[in-house]
This record gives sequence, C-alpha cells and structure tokens, in this order.
Amino acid sequence: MVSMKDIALACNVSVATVSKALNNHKDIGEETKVRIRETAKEMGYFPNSSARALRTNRSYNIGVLFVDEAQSGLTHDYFASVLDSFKVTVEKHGYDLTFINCNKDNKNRMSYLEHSRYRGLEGVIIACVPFDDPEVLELVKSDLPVVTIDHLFDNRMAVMSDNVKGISDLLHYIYDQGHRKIAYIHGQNTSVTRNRLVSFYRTAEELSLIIPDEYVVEGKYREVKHTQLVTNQVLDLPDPPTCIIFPDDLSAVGGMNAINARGLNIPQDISIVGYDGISIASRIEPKLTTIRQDTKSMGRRAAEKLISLIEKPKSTLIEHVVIEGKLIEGKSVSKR
Amino acid sequence: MVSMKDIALACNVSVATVSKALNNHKDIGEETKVRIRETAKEMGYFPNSSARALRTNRSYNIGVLFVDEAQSGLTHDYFASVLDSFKVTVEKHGYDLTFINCNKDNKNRMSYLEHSRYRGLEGVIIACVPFDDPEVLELVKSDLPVVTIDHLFDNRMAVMSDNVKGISDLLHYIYDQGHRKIAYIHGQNTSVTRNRLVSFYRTAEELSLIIPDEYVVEGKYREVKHTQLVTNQVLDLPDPPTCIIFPDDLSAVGGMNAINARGLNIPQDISIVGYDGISIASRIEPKLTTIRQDTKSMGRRAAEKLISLIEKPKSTLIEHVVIEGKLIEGKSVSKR
DNA sequence: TAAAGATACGAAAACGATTAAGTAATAAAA
DNA sequence: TTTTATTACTTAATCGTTTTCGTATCTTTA
Repeated sequence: MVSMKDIALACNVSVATVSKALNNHKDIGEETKVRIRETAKEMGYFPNSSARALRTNRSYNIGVLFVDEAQSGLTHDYFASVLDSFKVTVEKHGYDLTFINCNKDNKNRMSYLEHSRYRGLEGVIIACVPFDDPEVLELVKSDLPVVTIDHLFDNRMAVMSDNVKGISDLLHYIYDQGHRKIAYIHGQNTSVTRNRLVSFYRTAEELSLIIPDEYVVEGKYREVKHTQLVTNQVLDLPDPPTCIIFPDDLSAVGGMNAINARGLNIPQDISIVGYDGISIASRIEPKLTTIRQDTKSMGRRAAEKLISLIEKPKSTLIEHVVIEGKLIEGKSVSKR
Repeated sequence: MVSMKDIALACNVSVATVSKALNNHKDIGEETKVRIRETAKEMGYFPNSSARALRTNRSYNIGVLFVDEAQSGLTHDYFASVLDSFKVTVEKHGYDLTFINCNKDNKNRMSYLEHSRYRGLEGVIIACVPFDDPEVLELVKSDLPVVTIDHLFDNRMAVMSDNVKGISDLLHYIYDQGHRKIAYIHGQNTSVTRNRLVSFYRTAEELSLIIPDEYVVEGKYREVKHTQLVTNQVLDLPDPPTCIIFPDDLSAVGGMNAINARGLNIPQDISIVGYDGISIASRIEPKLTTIRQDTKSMGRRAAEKLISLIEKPKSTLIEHVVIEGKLIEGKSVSKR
C-alpha cells in the first residue's frame, strides 16, 4: 500500500505537505498541490481510513441495527427497502454502512453500544428491532446520534410512516366503496399497531361506523398460517364483515388463501386490503388494495437527519419526521 | 473514551502490559492479568478498532458487494437471504460487514477495489452484480480474498446453487406427473441461465422429450409485466405446452396472472413451476411447485470459505462449492 | 532601511494500539 | 558460588494521518 510517506519521498516534500496538499489547505503553493496530487494519482494512493479515523476521531461510518426473526431485517421487504434508500443517501455524503453485530449467542460479544464505540460509528439507524430490548435502550440513551424507524423515543430523532393517515385513508376508501361491516385484523402490540388502532377507531367514529368488538382481532405481521386461522374466525362470525383489513400485504395473502379455500371470491363475496405496498401486492390476482409506504423517502430522510445530527449536532432540531404513504387501488375491494 | 493508557495509569503498569494482559500473552503474571482485566471492565474499556487495524493491518471487516436495480441487492429476496446467513456466520467469527459503496454517480468515488483498500477490508463477498463490470473484474483480479455467489471466475472461490440438478429435478418431476409438452421461459443470458438451459436440454434428452424451439423463450428474472407478455406468446402457439417453467417465483406469479386472465385454471388447464422457493411461493394459491435454493447453507459456506481464505490463504483450497436445492411440491402441477 | 506581514513549507507530537527487544529480579543448574 | 534460565515486566518504535507551531524567504509598509 502506498502511503503519504511514499508520495512525500517522490515529490521531495514532507509528509505534512502531502497531507495538506491532498486536503487542499491554503498554505500550500498551487503548483506544489498539483504536483502532489498528480503523483498521488499516478502512484495509486488512497488514504487509510483507520489512520485517519484514529487521528481525527471521525470514521465516516454509520451503524445499522436491524434484527428480526432471521437475525437481521434483511429479508423483511419493507425494512430492506428503507435501508436501501438510506444506504444510497449516506453513501452520497461519503459515509459507509456497517452492520452492528446482533448475534446474541456469541461468546465475548459486545452490546450494541459497545460495538458501535469499538468501530467508532458516528451514528446508528435502528429499525425492525424489539424496542424494549435493554441493549437497544442503552444505545438510545447514549450520546451517539441515533435515528429510529417507526418508533418514537423521547428526545430522539425518528422517521415514521404515517400510520394514522394510512389507516384513515384506507378506511375512508373502503367506506366510500359502500362497505359498512369492516373488520380489522391488526398486528401484535407495538407502537405502530397502537397508532393504527387508534386511527382505526377514530376514523370509524368520524364515519359513524359501528365496529363490533369481534371485528377487531389480533393477528401477526407477516404470518400466513396464523392469519388464515384468524381470518376463518372472523368469517365464522354470525354476522361476518364484508371487508377485512389485514396487518400487512403478506398476511393478506394468507387471508386470501383462507377465503379462497372456503370457496368465496375476492372481491365479489368479500373484500380485503393489505398494508405496506410491497411488490407482491401488485403481483397477485386480484391486485391488492393497500397503502404503499414511501420507503424511499423514509430512508432518505432518515439518512439526512442522521448526518445532520452528526455534522451539526447543535443546530439540528430533534424531530419526528412523518412520511405519508399512498393508497394503491387494486381490485380487492368491491363496490357495494 | 477510555483507552489502555487510562487502565495502565489506574493499574500502575505500562500500556504494553495492559495490551498483553488483555490479549492474554503468556509473559504477564496471572494476578496482574486479572487485575488489569477487572479494571478494564470496570472502566468500561473497549478497544479502538482503528488503532488496532492501523497497527496490525487487520480490520476484521468484510465487504459486501450487492448491486441490483435498486442500487443494492437488499430487496432481492433470494440474495438478501444468502447475505443474512453470511452475516450471521462471519459475525460468529468476529468479523463485521461493511457495504462497498456502489453509488456509481458519486463524484470523487472510488472503485470497488479502492474502496475496499481504503476501509482495509479483508475479504469481499460478491453477489447479485453484473459480473462483466470492469470494476468487478478489477476486484476479482486483485489479491483480495473474494467469494462470488452464483458466478464462476477462474481460480476464485465461488458458492453456487446447483442449477443443473435443480432444473433436472424439476423437469423429472413434471415428466413424472405425465407432462410431455413442457415450455421453459428462461431468464436473461447469465451464467446461471446458461447452466439451467444446458441442464434443461440434457434432461429433456434423457427423458426423450421433444422440445420445440418455440417452447424455449427468453423472459426476464423477477419481471411481472414482461413475463405476462411472454406467457401469452407461449399460450398462443398452435400447439401450446401443458406446463411452463418460469425463471423464478416472482415471474411465475406474473405468469399466473396472465393465465388467470385468459380464464384458464392452474393446474387443471395448465401447470406451472417457479424457481427459488422464496416465501411468496408457499403463500399464493395454488401453492407454487418450485426449487427452494438453500440460501442458508450458501451464506454459511461462503462465509466459512472466505474466512478460511483470509486466515490461512496457503492451505485453503480454491474450489467451487455447489449447494443443492430442494424440490418443493406445491399444487401448481397437475397429474395427467 | 528596518520592521511587519504574507507565503510556503517542515518538524514533531499525537491518536490508540501492538510487539520486538531489553532489563531487572528471582529461580534453577553448574 | 557463579552462571544460566525463567519470569514479569518496561521501553520505544511503529502503523498512516492530521495539525499545531515554527521558521525561512519574500514582499510591503513606514
């Protein structure tokens, strides 16, 4: 590896001069700068990030904390898409992305915070984790810049999908199609779910809809089997709904199967909607009516906010960015 | 941040002693070691990876090169799953994962190799990229340990899904169900596709199947729209097939839609199969018959091989690891 | 013409760790 | 008892940068 020393030698200047030339300091003569830069390029020089980080205490490295049942949130369409957009944006600003080790069964492992310090990470994006995990809390309480996705912590930057508007839009749409008996199979008890539920009931009230308790049941996100069970349970009611809201697109597909298995047709016999707007929604038949979350904006905004927090901590306002989704009209809701 | 200096001061020893104690060198007294370790823990010490990397030239950091239409391969189910398993395994061995910046439109950007050197990456996993990209070739030709997924380079470690056996199993299965008129909508011209095609024709010959040229057409991986087009083209043939093999599960869903739109039923009127075995395959109705690629093994083996290459370059055999997939029998192929 | 300022560079310390080489002090061998 | 090993440390150099503080040379200004 060619270092500044080599360039200094080749150019007959000191290492300090090389450093300053490459960093465009103003106390180096113009022709010297040019000469040094050219030699650097010729010799194939690239800085050593470790040395630089050691000296400047800046790693230009951002941590990613994604955990799900499969250890990382990578196979989770929605979060993978947010991460993707996040990655593109931080890279534009010269940062790299490193995974925070979340392999809890390792010997000698560090906590998330310890790991972040070890790698000199300048900030962390947290998504798709159990937010009550003590290690997550340790991270959130630290002085490290942090942005969370779809979860609110006091005094911490967060980027949220607008679940309130999402559910409201969905319910309004279903109502406008003429439905009055609407069930909601919601996900497990998380802040996202709670927000959606609140919005669901509030919107129902606005619309003067009567929602029997049996119409609102807990399902599981992204679980086909369990969703089929719950769907059947709802359909077995003496007075079944004419439309079901599922926790997400994937479980909606599960619901679809349960419905088809009963010989019912979507949307003639029963209407359904999903949530997320992942690719599968538009690929199945009938196309699923759903809320497409704006993962691209979410990732970008999260990145911008985090970088701002890193680079100008004083002047950056801690806020909760809420990103609206968009209703995607498929063919899964009938007009009544 | 507390450094070795602080611990040395607190323990009344030199920094060197601290370092050796923490790294368990044998020339430090047992009680001194214990004392130092305890103080380190109490003071909340964690090593500084930059300093260590600078000095030892070992970063314990591995690069990930994943590119797809959405900039990274993250939203690609199959590859995300491989990466996930890869990540778990490298973390078990104390390595971290950093993305290689693949934002081609950045000013001042480095090539993949330059970026790897800059970050001191010790090895790279390459997947889901255009393998004829000059930058990829530069990386592959370098002295950096590299493992590729689903692509072969001379003298380079590769982990491949067994596409030959996969297609063969699939064709045998379809044949055993009584089908004789089998079409193959294959993906774009890549090495994976070529392998599958060779296997398709060879197996057809084994089975004495006659495959008219019109039955083998180029589709696109993971493209719903285009697949629908091609599917219709095949179904419009004067003598249409009774079963269609699609390039992957996602495009199979596209094909399904085209078939349904014609008023045909799967599998009564026409049978179909996919490839990949991603989650959607088992969630749609009818369940898709497909080849589930063993992404978990692929990721794990890729990690083990790469680490072996890093830690004992001399004794590590460069080889092409081939991982078998498994036929998943759904309900999308009828018995004739 | 002397003092002050500007310009262009260099010397050296520092970041936090690792490690080869050296050195006391003690134990074992001659 | 002297020599040699062994043990348990320390010293100091080093990795590749950045940055503060000098300093020599040249240009202005009084």
